[in-house]
Amino acid sequence: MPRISQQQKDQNRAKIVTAAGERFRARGVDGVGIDDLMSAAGMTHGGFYNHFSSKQDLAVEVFRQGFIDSLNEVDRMIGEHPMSARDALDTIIDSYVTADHRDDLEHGCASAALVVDAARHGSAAQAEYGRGLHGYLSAITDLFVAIADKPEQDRDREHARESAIGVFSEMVGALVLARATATADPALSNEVISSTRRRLRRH
Amino acid sequence: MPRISQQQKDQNRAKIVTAAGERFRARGVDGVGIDDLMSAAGMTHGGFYNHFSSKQDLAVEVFRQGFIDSLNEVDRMIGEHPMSARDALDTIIDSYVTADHRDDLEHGCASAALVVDAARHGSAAQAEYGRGLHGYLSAITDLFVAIADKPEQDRDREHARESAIGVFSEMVGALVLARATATADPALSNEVISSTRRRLRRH
DNA sequence: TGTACATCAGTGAACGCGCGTTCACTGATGTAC
DNA sequence: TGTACATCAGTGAACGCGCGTTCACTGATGTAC
Repeated sequence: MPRISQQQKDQNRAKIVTAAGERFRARGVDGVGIDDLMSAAGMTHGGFYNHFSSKQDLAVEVFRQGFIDSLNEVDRMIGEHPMSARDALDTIIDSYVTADHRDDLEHGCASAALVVDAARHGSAAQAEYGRGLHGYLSAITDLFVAIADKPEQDRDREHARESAIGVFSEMVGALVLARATATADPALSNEVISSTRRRLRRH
Repeated sequence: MPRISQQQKDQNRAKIVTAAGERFRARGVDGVGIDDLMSAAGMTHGGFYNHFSSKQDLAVEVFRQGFIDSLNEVDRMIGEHPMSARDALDTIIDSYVTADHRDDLEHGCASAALVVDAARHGSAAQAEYGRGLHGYLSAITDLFVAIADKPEQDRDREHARESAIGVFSEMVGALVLARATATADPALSNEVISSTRRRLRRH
């Protein structure tokens, strides 16, 4: 059947990245074969190299896209329903630290799902991960700044940054711990989720 | 040369588990071959199956041993230098949330280094991980109970448990995030470490 | 606008390598007498 | 205590499978005239 139109090709590439994003999150970059990815995207494996020079190359693209998507979604969520910074932060916490997010590896936070893969797939992937994390922390810091009373003080900016790092670390940590125990000890896993959400909501 | 004495055999098995513990932490269970492990333990790969029925079987052993070792080390540390619960908790935080711990994957916390591998290597490994996490959280909860003023109240016990989960999640989260960015963005990585230690020490 | 040709995205077979696992073999250890 | 034999831990070659990558081929698209 091929050749295909340029637009078709772009769509196919996007389908590969999407499929890879979901599967890499769930089973790790090394846990998914090119064959899996390509058939999930509706093609056979040979065409992969028309889009990417290597699997690592795809991984880098997945890392970049994953963080962009997450940040956009948060912006959209907050943009649709204008709310105070305090409410925005609570909304993030309430949607992040949940059993649903724990169980939906494929569509979850890239920072949590790919945290180990970042270190193991080359410096380009790590650079994307760093950029993504930086974006998350900046966004959360802005919320803490807006929540603070005297947002113009350097001291408060520093403090907001520290709060952002703390809250995000706790969210990510709780999520990965809950995931690691989800099937073997669901009670413990649920406790980690509910306890952490309660605690983070308190400040 | 073989056959070897029973004691020799036990030592060899222990060497394999130790080597596997270090390498699995650094590169993941799937990132290390039997050949690597066995030569690290001073043998050739063929003998592996005299000790374990499969690689997964070894992984389960590594998970169990990893948590036991960590808990023993904390007990030893606290036992050697008797101190208040408050000081014990601070000591744990100060040794856990450091650049040294971040950079020493091989000998670091099993819960953090193996958090993703747990979910991907069978239910027996997950069960060990769950047991290990449970042990950690119990130990930290006990410290918070001892720190609280009225330790016998159920309310305080609950609160201590919540604090333990929160603090441990934050420690693990900060460590994995710092590791993921260590080479690509060392400034960010260091900030995550130092900011988190400061924040956790404040309560 | 129509025709002739070059391009190139997708196909599916094939390659090569790594890795988990198996196996025949060796020779020191452990055991039976 | 000594001798004869069975055991079995480690060796290294081999197997088989999966997976990343390559390649000759196809035929629809894009382009030149």
